[in-house]
Amino acid sequence: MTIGQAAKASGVSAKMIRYYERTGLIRPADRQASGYRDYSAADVHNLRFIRRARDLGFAVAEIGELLNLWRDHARHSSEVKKLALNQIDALERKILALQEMARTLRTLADCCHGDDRPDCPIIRNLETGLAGETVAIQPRIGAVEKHTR
Amino acid sequence: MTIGQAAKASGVSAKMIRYYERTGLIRPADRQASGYRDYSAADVHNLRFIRRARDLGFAVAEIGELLNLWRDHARHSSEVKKLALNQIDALERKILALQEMARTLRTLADCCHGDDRPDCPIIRNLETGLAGETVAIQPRIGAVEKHTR
DNA sequence: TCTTGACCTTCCCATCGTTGGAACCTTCAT
DNA sequence: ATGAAGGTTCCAACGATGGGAAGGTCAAGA
Repeated sequence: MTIGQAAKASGVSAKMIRYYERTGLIRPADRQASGYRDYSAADVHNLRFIRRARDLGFAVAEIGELLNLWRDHARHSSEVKKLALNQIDALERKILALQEMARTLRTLADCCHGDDRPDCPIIRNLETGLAGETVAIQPRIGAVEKHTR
Repeated sequence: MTIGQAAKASGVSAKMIRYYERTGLIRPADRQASGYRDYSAADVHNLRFIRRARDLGFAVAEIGELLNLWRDHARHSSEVKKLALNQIDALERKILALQEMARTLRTLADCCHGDDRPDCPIIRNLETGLAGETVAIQPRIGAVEKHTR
């Protein structure tokens, strides 16, 4: 099975499959005589695992740990659970930060006439840091770190 | 005022001030005879504006638009409001995606004994895409795009 | 005056996950 | 045989930020 077929079957793009191989997340695929990578159903299964973990917001490095635990039949479920709880924690911190942003913006937007007058509480807040009863934004605490997908 | 002082006063790091200048978000700072960048109180005001907009989750490109509206005294508040509402929308989509991730993980973690047995619903879900009554993860829809801070 | 340390300058590199493209090779169908 | 489709490698970019090297500048103290 070629990389394109594996990509379609797993939901991971061919580009990303090569990337995962290059970075060591998955081991180098077998090669056909032509040099084309050759994937088995098990490989696709692996890729789907990765894809699902990405969809749950796990970083690639964390997925490496999950893959090890997956392959380790003597693993303790507590180890997996710990990773999951950490991930939930990280997600919730990001959610809170985003909610705080949205809440503040919503307040500002609600105060804004939104007409053709130039006066605008949103701009005023950005300008001065104050506008109506809007709460000041926390500096860097709980900043939303880089997160993809 | 040097870049370090402007950084301290605005909350934007010196690195980022240079970056904003390089990418055209702010215009090149005046220079002292030494070659040092020289900032005025108005510049710091500008930087604080940027900083606050970043704290609200605006992308740098969007902040460019905001800055134009800020400087345009004939602006319509409706234009600013539109940007704000778009931003709220984007934030809320990200929040929903993250909540969906967290919810799924929480369900899985709740099903997991978390003891020293190898059996683990979290792994099982990643493996098969199914585990208990867990809802399947939506493919790419509303995927959380890259977002910093 | 000389030194020292703090600050400035530019430039390059790394992050993280992902995509795009160029240049080239293989496979398959017409 | 020819062309399309899809494989290969390598290089670059995205966005926002930080790290660090190599070198210039400034102010304070000996």
